[in-house]
Amino acid sequence: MEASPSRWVLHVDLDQFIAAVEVLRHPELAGRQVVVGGRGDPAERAVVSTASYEARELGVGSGMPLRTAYRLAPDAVFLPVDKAAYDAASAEVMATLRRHGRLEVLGWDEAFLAYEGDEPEAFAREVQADVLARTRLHCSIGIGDNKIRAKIATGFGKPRGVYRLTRDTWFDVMGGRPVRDLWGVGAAVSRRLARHGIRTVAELAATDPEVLVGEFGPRMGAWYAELGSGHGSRVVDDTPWVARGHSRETTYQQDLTEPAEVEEAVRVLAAQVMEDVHAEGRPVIRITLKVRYVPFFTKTFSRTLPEPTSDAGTVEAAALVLAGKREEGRAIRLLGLRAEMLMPEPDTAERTPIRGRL
DNA sequence: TCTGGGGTCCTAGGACCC
DNA sequence: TCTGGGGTCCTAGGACCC
Repeated sequence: MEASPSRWVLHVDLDQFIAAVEVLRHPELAGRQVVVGGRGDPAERAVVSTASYEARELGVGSGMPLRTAYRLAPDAVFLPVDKAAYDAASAEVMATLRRHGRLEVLGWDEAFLAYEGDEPEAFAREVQADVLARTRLHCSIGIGDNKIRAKIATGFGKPRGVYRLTRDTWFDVMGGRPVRDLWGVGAAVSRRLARHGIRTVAELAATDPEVLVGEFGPRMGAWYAELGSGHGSRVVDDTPWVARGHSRETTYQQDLTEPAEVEEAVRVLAAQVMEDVHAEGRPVIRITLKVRYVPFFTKTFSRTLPEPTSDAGTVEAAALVLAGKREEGRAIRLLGLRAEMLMPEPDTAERTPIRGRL
Protein backbone atom coordinates (compact mmCIF):
# COMPACT_ATOMS: atom_id res chain seq x y z
CA MET A 1 0.00 0.00 0.00
CA GLU A 2 1.69 3.15 -1.19
CA ALA A 3 1.69 5.98 1.36
CA SER A 4 0.37 9.29 0.08
CA PRO A 5 2.36 12.55 -0.07
CA SER A 6 2.51 14.45 3.18
CA ARG A 7 2.21 18.20 3.59
CA TRP A 8 5.48 18.53 5.47
CA VAL A 9 8.48 16.27 5.71
CA LEU A 10 10.75 16.43 8.73
CA HIS A 11 14.24 15.00 8.60
CA VAL A 12 15.47 14.04 12.05
CA ASP A 13 19.20 13.55 12.53
CA LEU A 14 20.87 12.69 15.84
CA ASP A 15 23.77 14.93 16.84
CA GLN A 16 27.11 13.12 17.11
CA PHE A 17 25.18 9.89 17.48
CA ILE A 18 27.95 7.41 18.20
CA ALA A 19 29.98 9.75 20.40
CA ALA A 20 26.81 10.73 22.26
CA VAL A 21 25.90 7.10 22.96
CA GLU A 22 29.40 6.46 24.28
CA VAL A 23 29.25 9.49 26.56
CA LEU A 24 25.91 8.28 27.95
CA ARG A 25 27.57 5.01 28.93
CA HIS A 26 30.72 6.69 30.17
CA PRO A 27 29.62 10.01 31.70
CA GLU A 28 33.18 10.72 32.78
CA LEU A 29 34.03 11.23 29.09
CA ALA A 30 31.79 14.28 28.76
CA GLY A 31 33.84 17.22 27.58
CA ARG A 32 36.84 15.06 26.71
CA GLN A 33 38.42 14.21 23.37
CA VAL A 34 36.78 10.95 22.35
CA VAL A 35 37.56 8.99 19.19
CA VAL A 36 35.54 5.91 18.28
CA GLY A 37 36.91 3.56 15.64
CA GLY A 38 38.01 0.02 14.86
CA ARG A 39 38.86 -1.97 17.94
CA GLY A 40 39.89 1.14 19.81
CA ASP A 41 43.60 0.57 19.28
CA PRO A 42 45.12 3.56 17.48
CA ALA A 43 48.09 1.45 16.39
CA GLU A 44 45.86 -0.80 14.23
CA ARG A 45 44.71 -0.52 10.64
CA ALA A 46 41.34 1.13 11.11
CA VAL A 47 39.66 4.50 10.73
CA VAL A 48 37.69 6.94 12.86
CA SER A 49 33.93 6.34 12.98
CA THR A 50 33.13 9.44 15.02
CA ALA A 51 35.06 12.01 16.98
CA SER A 52 33.69 14.25 19.72
CA TYR A 53 33.64 18.00 19.15
CA GLU A 54 36.67 18.31 21.43
CA ALA A 55 38.65 15.92 19.23
CA ARG A 56 37.40 17.60 16.06
CA GLU A 57 38.92 20.83 17.20
CA LEU A 58 42.30 19.16 16.82
CA GLY A 59 41.48 18.15 13.27
CA VAL A 60 40.28 14.61 13.88
CA GLY A 61 37.48 13.61 11.53
CA SER A 62 35.60 10.50 10.49
CA GLY A 63 37.23 8.37 7.86
CA MET A 64 40.69 9.33 9.04
CA PRO A 65 43.13 6.53 9.90
CA LEU A 66 43.27 5.95 13.66
CA ARG A 67 47.03 6.35 13.58
CA THR A 68 46.64 9.83 12.13
CA ALA A 69 44.01 10.66 14.74
CA TYR A 70 46.41 9.55 17.43
CA ARG A 71 49.09 11.80 16.07
CA LEU A 72 46.70 14.77 16.15
CA ALA A 73 45.11 13.94 19.50
CA PRO A 74 47.47 11.79 21.57
CA ASP A 75 45.50 12.49 24.75
CA ALA A 76 42.15 11.42 23.31
CA VAL A 77 40.26 8.42 24.65
CA PHE A 78 40.09 5.77 21.91
CA LEU A 79 37.06 3.49 22.05
CA PRO A 80 36.12 0.43 19.97
CA VAL A 81 33.07 0.47 17.73
CA ASP A 82 30.21 -1.24 19.60
CA LYS A 83 27.59 -1.90 16.95
CA ALA A 84 25.19 -3.62 19.31
CA ALA A 85 25.05 -0.59 21.59
CA TYR A 86 24.33 1.75 18.67
CA ASP A 87 21.68 -0.61 17.29
CA ALA A 88 19.94 -0.58 20.64
CA ALA A 89 20.09 3.20 21.00
CA SER A 90 18.90 3.61 17.43
CA ALA A 91 15.91 1.34 18.00
CA GLU A 92 14.94 3.41 21.03
CA VAL A 93 15.14 6.64 19.04
CA MET A 94 13.11 5.25 16.13
CA ALA A 95 10.43 3.89 18.46
CA THR A 96 10.16 7.35 19.99
CA LEU A 97 9.89 9.05 16.61
CA ARG A 98 7.25 6.59 15.44
CA ARG A 99 4.94 7.83 18.21
CA HIS A 100 4.82 11.16 16.39
CA GLY A 101 3.87 10.04 12.90
CA ARG A 102 4.68 7.96 9.84
CA LEU A 103 8.40 7.26 9.82
CA GLU A 104 10.88 6.30 7.11
CA VAL A 105 14.16 5.15 8.64
CA LEU A 106 17.23 6.14 6.63
CA GLY A 107 20.01 4.84 8.80
CA TRP A 108 21.24 4.37 12.34
CA ASP A 109 20.72 7.98 13.26
CA GLU A 110 18.32 9.57 10.81
CA ALA A 111 14.76 9.30 9.57
CA PHE A 112 11.98 11.16 7.75
CA LEU A 113 8.82 11.97 9.65
CA ALA A 114 5.53 13.01 8.03
CA TYR A 115 3.54 15.96 9.40
CA GLU A 116 0.19 17.34 8.23
CA GLY A 117 -0.35 20.30 10.58
CA ASP A 118 0.21 24.04 10.38
CA GLU A 119 3.04 24.45 12.85
CA PRO A 120 6.02 22.39 11.72
CA GLU A 121 8.53 24.27 13.89
CA ALA A 122 6.49 23.78 17.04
CA PHE A 123 6.01 20.14 16.12
CA ALA A 124 9.74 19.72 15.53
CA ARG A 125 10.51 21.18 18.95
CA GLU A 126 8.08 18.75 20.56
CA VAL A 127 9.78 15.86 18.79
CA GLN A 128 13.23 17.01 19.89
CA ALA A 129 12.08 17.35 23.48
CA ASP A 130 10.51 13.91 23.47
CA VAL A 131 13.61 12.28 21.97
CA LEU A 132 15.76 13.96 24.59
CA ALA A 133 13.44 12.96 27.42
CA ARG A 134 13.20 9.33 26.37
CA THR A 135 16.72 8.67 25.08
CA ARG A 136 18.85 11.49 26.53
CA LEU A 137 20.06 12.19 22.97
CA HIS A 138 19.94 15.48 21.10
CA CYS A 139 18.84 15.77 17.49
CA SER A 140 18.54 18.38 14.76
CA ILE A 141 15.51 18.62 12.52
CA GLY A 142 15.12 19.85 8.97
CA ILE A 143 11.67 20.88 7.77
CA GLY A 144 10.92 20.68 4.09
CA ASP A 145 8.15 20.53 1.53
CA ASN A 146 9.80 17.36 0.27
CA LYS A 147 12.44 14.88 1.41
CA ILE A 148 15.34 16.48 -0.46
CA ARG A 149 14.78 19.87 1.12
CA ALA A 150 14.16 18.42 4.56
CA LYS A 151 17.36 16.41 4.38
CA ILE A 152 19.45 19.39 3.32
CA ALA A 153 17.76 21.69 5.84
CA THR A 154 18.98 19.60 8.75
CA GLY A 155 22.57 20.62 8.14
CA PHE A 156 21.63 24.24 8.75
CA GLY A 157 19.99 23.33 12.04
CA LYS A 158 22.92 21.53 13.63
CA PRO A 159 23.42 21.15 16.47
CA ARG A 160 20.14 20.84 18.33
CA GLY A 161 18.32 23.19 15.96
CA VAL A 162 15.38 23.34 13.59
CA TYR A 163 15.59 24.78 10.07
CA ARG A 164 13.00 25.12 7.33
CA LEU A 165 13.80 24.91 3.60
CA THR A 166 11.08 25.07 0.95
CA ARG A 167 10.49 25.90 -2.68
CA ASP A 168 10.27 29.58 -1.71
CA THR A 169 13.68 29.69 -0.06
CA TRP A 170 15.56 27.03 -2.03
CA PHE A 171 17.49 29.29 -4.38
CA ASP A 172 18.13 31.98 -1.77
CA VAL A 173 19.70 29.41 0.52
CA MET A 174 21.22 26.91 -1.90
CA GLY A 175 21.54 28.67 -5.27
CA GLY A 176 25.02 30.03 -4.74
CA ARG A 177 26.38 26.96 -2.99
CA PRO A 178 28.60 24.36 -4.67
CA VAL A 179 26.81 21.33 -6.13
CA ARG A 180 28.83 19.21 -3.73
CA ASP A 181 26.48 20.40 -0.96
CA LEU A 182 23.64 18.43 -2.56
CA TRP A 183 22.89 15.04 -1.18
CA GLY A 184 24.04 12.50 -3.73
CA VAL A 185 26.65 14.70 -5.40
CA GLY A 186 30.13 13.65 -4.39
CA ALA A 187 33.63 14.56 -5.47
CA ALA A 188 33.53 12.67 -8.78
CA VAL A 189 30.18 14.00 -9.98
CA SER A 190 31.02 17.56 -9.00
CA ARG A 191 34.25 17.28 -11.02
CA ARG A 192 32.33 16.07 -14.07
CA LEU A 193 29.79 18.87 -13.65
CA ALA A 194 32.60 21.42 -13.42
CA ARG A 195 33.80 20.31 -16.85
CA HIS A 196 30.46 21.57 -18.18
CA GLY A 197 30.93 24.85 -16.33
CA ILE A 198 28.42 23.84 -13.66
CA ARG A 199 29.64 24.73 -10.19
CA THR A 200 26.68 26.00 -8.20
CA VAL A 201 23.25 24.64 -7.42
CA ALA A 202 21.64 27.46 -9.42
CA GLU A 203 23.83 26.63 -12.41
CA LEU A 204 22.83 22.99 -12.16
CA ALA A 205 19.15 23.94 -12.05
CA ALA A 206 19.56 26.11 -15.14
CA THR A 207 21.28 23.37 -17.16
CA ASP A 208 19.43 21.71 -20.02
CA PRO A 209 18.56 18.22 -18.75
CA GLU A 210 19.68 16.79 -22.08
CA VAL A 211 23.23 17.86 -21.26
CA LEU A 212 23.06 16.01 -17.97
CA VAL A 213 21.55 12.93 -19.58
CA GLY A 214 24.34 12.96 -22.12
CA GLU A 215 26.95 13.11 -19.39
CA PHE A 216 25.45 10.78 -16.79
CA GLY A 217 22.94 8.58 -18.56
CA PRO A 218 19.14 8.61 -18.55
CA ARG A 219 18.49 7.94 -14.89
CA MET A 220 21.25 9.83 -13.15
CA GLY A 221 21.14 12.73 -15.61
CA ALA A 222 17.44 13.24 -15.03
CA TRP A 223 17.98 12.88 -11.31
CA TYR A 224 20.68 15.57 -11.11
CA ALA A 225 18.47 17.95 -13.08
CA GLU A 226 15.70 17.55 -10.51
CA LEU A 227 18.15 17.79 -7.64
CA GLY A 228 19.35 21.21 -8.70
CA SER A 229 15.89 22.65 -8.23
CA GLY A 230 15.41 20.83 -4.95
CA HIS A 231 12.60 18.74 -6.40
CA GLY A 232 11.84 15.48 -4.67
CA SER A 233 9.26 13.15 -3.27
CA ARG A 234 6.89 14.05 -0.46
CA VAL A 235 6.03 10.45 0.27
CA VAL A 236 7.30 9.24 3.62
CA ASP A 237 7.41 5.50 3.03
CA ASP A 238 7.20 3.43 6.20
CA THR A 239 7.31 0.00 4.61
CA PRO A 240 10.05 -1.97 6.37
CA TRP A 241 13.33 -2.16 4.52
CA VAL A 242 14.22 -5.47 2.93
CA ALA A 243 17.97 -5.95 2.64
CA ARG A 244 19.22 -6.78 -0.86
CA GLY A 245 22.25 -8.50 0.52
CA HIS A 246 24.76 -8.85 3.30
CA SER A 247 28.51 -8.57 3.27
CA ARG A 248 31.50 -8.93 5.51
CA GLU A 249 34.93 -7.61 4.90
CA THR A 250 38.14 -7.50 6.86
CA THR A 251 41.28 -5.46 6.58
CA TYR A 252 43.99 -7.67 7.94
CA GLN A 253 46.46 -6.27 10.41
CA GLN A 254 49.11 -8.23 8.54
CA ASP A 255 48.91 -8.70 4.79
CA LEU A 256 47.95 -12.17 3.62
CA THR A 257 50.54 -13.80 1.42
CA GLU A 258 50.12 -17.57 1.69
CA PRO A 259 47.40 -19.29 -0.38
CA ALA A 260 46.37 -21.32 2.64
CA GLU A 261 45.72 -18.23 4.76
CA VAL A 262 43.79 -16.58 1.96
CA GLU A 263 41.57 -19.64 1.62
CA GLU A 264 41.03 -19.84 5.35
CA ALA A 265 40.11 -16.16 5.43
CA VAL A 266 37.56 -16.69 2.66
CA ARG A 267 36.02 -19.56 4.66
CA VAL A 268 35.73 -17.33 7.71
CA LEU A 269 34.04 -14.57 5.69
CA ALA A 270 31.65 -17.06 4.09
CA ALA A 271 30.62 -18.35 7.50
CA GLN A 272 30.04 -14.82 8.80
CA VAL A 273 28.01 -13.77 5.78
CA MET A 274 25.89 -16.92 5.97
CA GLU A 275 25.04 -16.15 9.59
CA ASP A 276 23.46 -12.89 8.45
CA VAL A 277 21.83 -14.56 5.45
CA HIS A 278 20.29 -17.33 7.55
CA ALA A 279 18.82 -14.72 9.88
CA GLU A 280 16.96 -13.32 6.85
CA GLY A 281 15.68 -16.70 5.74
CA ARG A 282 16.14 -16.00 2.03
CA PRO A 283 18.45 -17.90 -0.32
CA VAL A 284 21.58 -16.47 -1.91
CA ILE A 285 21.48 -15.79 -5.66
CA ARG A 286 24.82 -14.14 -6.28
CA ILE A 287 28.12 -13.56 -4.51
CA THR A 288 30.91 -11.03 -4.93
CA LEU A 289 34.44 -11.40 -3.62
CA LYS A 290 36.38 -8.21 -3.04
CA VAL A 291 40.16 -8.37 -3.04
CA ARG A 292 42.27 -5.42 -2.00
CA TYR A 293 45.89 -6.00 -2.96
CA VAL A 294 48.83 -4.21 -1.40
CA PRO A 295 49.31 -1.30 -1.50
CA PHE A 296 45.66 -0.35 -2.13
CA PHE A 297 44.30 -1.76 -5.37
CA THR A 298 40.83 -3.26 -5.28
CA LYS A 299 39.31 -5.83 -7.60
CA THR A 300 35.98 -7.66 -7.44
CA PHE A 301 34.97 -11.06 -8.74
CA SER A 302 31.34 -12.03 -8.83
CA ARG A 303 29.19 -14.92 -9.88
CA THR A 304 25.50 -15.63 -10.13
CA LEU A 305 24.88 -19.02 -8.57
CA PRO A 306 23.36 -21.70 -10.82
CA GLU A 307 20.37 -21.70 -8.50
CA PRO A 308 19.36 -19.92 -5.29
CA THR A 309 20.78 -21.66 -2.25
CA SER A 310 20.83 -21.39 1.53
CA ASP A 311 23.54 -24.00 1.87
CA ALA A 312 26.65 -22.60 3.54
CA GLY A 313 28.89 -25.22 1.95
CA THR A 314 27.76 -24.30 -1.55
CA VAL A 315 28.34 -20.62 -0.93
CA GLU A 316 31.76 -21.28 0.58
CA ALA A 317 32.76 -23.41 -2.40
CA ALA A 318 31.63 -20.71 -4.83
CA ALA A 319 33.59 -18.09 -2.87
CA LEU A 320 36.70 -20.23 -3.07
CA VAL A 321 36.29 -20.55 -6.83
CA LEU A 322 36.20 -16.75 -7.04
CA ALA A 323 39.26 -16.53 -4.80
CA GLY A 324 41.03 -18.73 -7.34
CA LYS A 325 40.77 -15.88 -9.86
CA ARG A 326 43.02 -13.63 -7.80
CA GLU A 327 46.55 -12.84 -8.80
CA GLU A 328 48.60 -15.54 -7.20
CA GLY A 329 51.54 -14.34 -5.16
CA ARG A 330 50.30 -10.81 -4.65
CA ALA A 331 49.92 -9.68 -1.02
CA ILE A 332 46.37 -8.94 0.10
CA ARG A 333 45.33 -6.42 2.73
CA LEU A 334 41.55 -6.86 2.57
CA LEU A 335 39.06 -9.54 1.61
CA GLY A 336 35.31 -9.04 1.49
CA LEU A 337 32.39 -11.27 0.59
CA ARG A 338 28.93 -10.07 -0.32
CA ALA A 339 25.88 -12.27 -0.78
CA GLU A 340 22.81 -11.02 -2.62
CA MET A 341 19.57 -12.68 -1.70
CA LEU A 342 16.39 -13.51 -3.54
CA MET A 343 13.86 -10.72 -3.01
CA PRO A 344 10.63 -11.78 -1.31
CA GLU A 345 7.99 -11.01 -3.94
CA PRO A 346 8.77 -11.61 -7.59
CA ASP A 347 9.16 -7.92 -8.03
CA THR A 348 5.62 -6.81 -8.75
CA ALA A 349 6.03 -3.46 -7.08
CA GLU A 350 7.71 -1.04 -9.45
CA ARG A 351 11.33 -0.65 -8.49
CA THR A 352 11.77 2.65 -6.75
CA PRO A 353 15.47 3.09 -6.06
CA ILE A 354 16.55 5.05 -3.02
CA ARG A 355 17.51 8.09 -5.02
CA GLY A 356 14.25 8.04 -6.90
CA ARG A 357 12.33 7.90 -3.68
CA LEU A 358 13.70 11.13 -2.37
C1' DT B 1 52.88 6.07 10.64
C1' DC B 2 48.20 6.43 5.17
C1' DT B 3 43.66 4.88 3.43
C1' DG B 4 37.11 0.66 7.78
C1' DG B 5 32.84 -1.61 7.14
C1' DG B 6 28.13 -2.19 5.55
C1' DG B 7 25.06 -0.87 2.43
C1' DT B 8 22.57 0.78 -2.28
C1' DC B 9 22.08 1.92 -7.11
C1' DC B 10 23.76 2.95 -11.90
C1' DT B 11 26.36 2.24 -16.16
C1' DA B 12 28.84 -0.08 -19.72
C1' DG B 13 29.96 -3.79 -22.55
C1' DG B 14 29.66 -8.50 -24.10
C1' DA B 15 26.81 -12.66 -24.65
C1' DC B 16 22.81 -14.42 -26.21
C1' DC B 17 18.23 -14.59 -28.10
C1' DC B 18 14.38 -13.69 -31.15
C1' DT C 1 30.10 3.52 -49.00
C1' DC C 2 29.09 0.19 -43.67
C1' DT C 3 26.67 -1.38 -39.47
C1' DG C 4 19.50 -4.54 -37.73
C1' DG C 5 17.80 -3.92 -33.38
C1' DG C 6 15.64 -4.58 -29.34
C1' DG C 7 15.57 -6.94 -24.84
C1' DT C 8 17.69 -9.37 -20.97
C1' DC C 9 21.25 -11.51 -18.35
C1' DC C 10 25.83 -11.35 -16.58
C1' DT C 11 30.14 -9.28 -14.84
C1' DA C 12 33.10 -5.45 -13.49
C1' DG C 13 33.60 -1.08 -11.94
C1' DG C 14 32.17 3.39 -10.13
C1' DA C 15 29.82 6.46 -7.10
C1' DC C 16 27.66 7.72 -3.02
C1' DC C 17 25.90 7.50 1.79
C1' DC C 18 26.17 6.71 6.90
